[in-house]
Amino acid sequence: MAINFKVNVNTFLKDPVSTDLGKKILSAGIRLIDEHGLEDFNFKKLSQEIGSTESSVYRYFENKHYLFIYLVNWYWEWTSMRISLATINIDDPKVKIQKVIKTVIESTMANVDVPFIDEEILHRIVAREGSKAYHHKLVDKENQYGFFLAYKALCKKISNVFLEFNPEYKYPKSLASTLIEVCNNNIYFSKHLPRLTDVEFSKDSDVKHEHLFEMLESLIINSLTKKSKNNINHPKVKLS
Amino acid sequence: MAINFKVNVNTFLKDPVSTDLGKKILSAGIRLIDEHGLEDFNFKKLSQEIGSTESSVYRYFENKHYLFIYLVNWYWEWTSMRISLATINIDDPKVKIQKVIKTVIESTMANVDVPFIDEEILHRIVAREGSKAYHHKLVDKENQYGFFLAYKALCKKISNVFLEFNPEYKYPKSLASTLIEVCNNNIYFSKHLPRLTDVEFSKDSDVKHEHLFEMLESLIINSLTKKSKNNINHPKVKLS
DNA sequence: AATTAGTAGTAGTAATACTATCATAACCGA
DNA sequence: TCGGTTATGATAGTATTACTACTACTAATT
Repeated sequence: MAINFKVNVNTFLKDPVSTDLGKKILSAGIRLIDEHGLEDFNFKKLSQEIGSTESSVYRYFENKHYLFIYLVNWYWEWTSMRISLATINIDDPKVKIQKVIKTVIESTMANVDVPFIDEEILHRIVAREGSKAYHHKLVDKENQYGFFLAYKALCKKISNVFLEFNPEYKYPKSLASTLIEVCNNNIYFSKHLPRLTDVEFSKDSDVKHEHLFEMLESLIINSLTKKSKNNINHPKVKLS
Repeated sequence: MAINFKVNVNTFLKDPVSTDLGKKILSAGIRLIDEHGLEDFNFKKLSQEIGSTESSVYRYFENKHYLFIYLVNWYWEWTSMRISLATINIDDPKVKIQKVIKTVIESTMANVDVPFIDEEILHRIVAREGSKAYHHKLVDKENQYGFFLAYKALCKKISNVFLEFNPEYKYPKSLASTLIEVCNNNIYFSKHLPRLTDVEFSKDSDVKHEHLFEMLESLIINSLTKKSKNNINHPKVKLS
């Protein structure tokens, strides 16, 4: 199955999916950002890698930040689609939540092939530096361009699943963004800053994310579950 | 009361607290990073702002990333100290957790004056782009230099408070880093990407963080609270 | 008064992040 | 087959950034 997202048109000058060079820019861009990190990646390296020129690359993306936004948007759209596929025909809200968590953790989609996007590498990039897409000074301007619509839609979709489990819950969107961010952080921490997490990084892909799933599931389900009488009777404290 | 942290000596070439110029670098650095954002901030702007030269600034910090690391470390140390002060002499573990949450949300410390650090601006910078301190390709090298020891110590301190509430809880460190990151994210989202959160940004400082506190409290306390029988009997599902 | 250690300032370089212009090859309908 | 458009490539140039090397000064020490 071939899929084609409509990534926000404001992110590119010329649709990279429409040409061979454009697809090369995407696939080599992913590889090089993974290899060098976003700060050390530039269009010179990219154009050399694909045997082209800087000016040709600039015809597709205004600068590397826009290319990065494009890729992160692609990831958000792709994750959103995978959640839809994973939760379709499932009725039990708890199972639905488990499927969502599993989808956010993993980076595979059965029967789908996008030859110019390596989803596993892209997921690693997003876990490492995806938050740079919006953690900067120009966020308000880029928000007006719609650069974060895909992220918002993804959060909306997840928060709706949460509300199916508990329609009374007051913070579904915060919990949705929390799920995504905490998931990515713990994947990253487990590999690079293990003292900031309890979930272990394992190369054995069968048990790789077992702890992470358990941790996220308890975080989400417990938050959504109404407190029992035992818990709400803790003493109330005046703060400050 | 004057305080003086020992920020990791590997972050600077010459201790900025030891001279007037160094203190100017810190205070103007905070102001300019807030104003321009980290990407658009540089040592030329900084040196002009304080009426000095680039080369003088370079004598204190190897580059702007190291200055940034210094400032974020300062924030972590400062938050750690505030947590200690806020939880001292408090026995009820739940109240302790509430104090921790409140401390992480806010950026004030009574009776303490560090004239060259504007803590409110620094907190805003950390909420906006603090995670850039470790979300990059050189994280492993910088981790060896001890750049993130203060963050790890902060997480350790918070996770110990969590364990007082529930010594059985399996993911205290993950929950601690989650608290910090989710707090900062929601402060930032409420102002810039409100669709990613349910907590509202308010200029009225009395109610400013009421929702955020409530959200974080429910997230933490519910995670730490052992599930009642009702909840653990949900059907178990085989995932993929 | 001479020596020296430490710090500020000047100048310069290499790399980055673009922009502009022109050439050329493919492709496309008339 | 012609003329026009599109896609890419080649070359050059600029402004800014991120430094580095060197010089000049100051202040304490002998």
